[in-house]
Amino acid sequence: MNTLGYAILSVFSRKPCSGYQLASSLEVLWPARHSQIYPLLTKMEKRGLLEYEHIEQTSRPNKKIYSITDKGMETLRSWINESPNDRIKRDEFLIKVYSIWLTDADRARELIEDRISKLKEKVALRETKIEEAATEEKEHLTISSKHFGRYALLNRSNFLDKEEISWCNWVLGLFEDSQPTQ
Amino acid sequence: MNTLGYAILSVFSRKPCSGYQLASSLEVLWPARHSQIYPLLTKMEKRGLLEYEHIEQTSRPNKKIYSITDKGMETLRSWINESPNDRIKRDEFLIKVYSIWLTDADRARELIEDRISKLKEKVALRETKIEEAATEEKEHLTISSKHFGRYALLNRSNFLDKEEISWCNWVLGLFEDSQPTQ
DNA sequence: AGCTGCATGTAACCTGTTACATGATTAT
DNA sequence: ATAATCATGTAACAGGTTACATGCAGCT
Repeated sequence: MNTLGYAILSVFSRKPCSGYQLASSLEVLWPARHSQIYPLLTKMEKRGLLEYEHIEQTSRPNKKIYSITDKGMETLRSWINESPNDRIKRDEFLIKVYSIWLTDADRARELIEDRISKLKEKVALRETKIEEAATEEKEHLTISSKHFGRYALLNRSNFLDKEEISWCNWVLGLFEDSQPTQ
Repeated sequence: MNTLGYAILSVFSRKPCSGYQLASSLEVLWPARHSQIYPLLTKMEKRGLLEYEHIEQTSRPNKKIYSITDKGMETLRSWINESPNDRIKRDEFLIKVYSIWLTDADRARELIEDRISKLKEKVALRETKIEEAATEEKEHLTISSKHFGRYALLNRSNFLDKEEISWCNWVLGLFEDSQPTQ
């Protein structure tokens, strides 16, 4: 099985839901399009890692509610105990920073400032989610809580995005050093 | 053209080199295997973005030294001025953190501590590279220098990896809070 | 009237990884 | 001896994106 499969198991280990809802839970974990998710769900169900219940709806399209099986749970548990593969990062922004010497100072500043504003947006969105999590369930702070992982990861993203904002400002500072203020 | 193509152009805009050397320069920018690089170099050469010189060697295999053409340079310049696409991050570690509630406290601590040691290794390696860059060319600090981008990116990676270490320690702190010391 | 959310699926395509292929030199 | 470095290429496969396909409910 591929990593997406384990990400799916880890979502269903917390609660059963539809493929559609699954997709949004996966966003922070291992982003995937529905065209990748649905065929994999079928495959995993056939392998006995998942099972589903058909829900007929009138006001909305029918759906399948998937839940994890004992076999799926075992598979997930043993995977967690293996050491994780290296992370994959691909960011066009880095290539543009690398090539920043080819542009003028204005474009350089714009590139960094746009990055800062995008990061600030993301941080603000997560900040509200973190607050919600902190008020809704107060026992999220213990490792054995289902909610601990999501809480930790939301914080991680904000730690890192805030730090990238710091780096952006550090770069802007270097610009000013190279280009004495007119 | 795809993003790898622009990453390639951005390396060749700094200096001509072989496909083999290119691969190592790409690692920090947009990692790719040689099996992806060589066919793309051929394609880009045919499109007039690159040109190469055949170098015959006796002690080593023959090689092609690629350099960027004027057309390649123009293509790169206009691409830099477009706003970058969203970053892609995929990290198995995150899925394991998300599922940490399924394991015992020892495994949880191990997962985080292993992450810390891997990050520390990476940071240490980059630290020497940053020092080298800082001593070798002192004018790297200006935006218009070819070396500015690499210097900025090396620092960025260390800013972020150090911050992730901080987050790891923050998580370890939460573990102690949930599990009163035996 | 048109957009967003819910809901699932397939097909074509592009991107990226692993494996196959070869071979000399230099360092451990 | 054996591994690493230099050096280039192809083939098969797995992973991921974009586009095609359908359709109702509720909001603006």
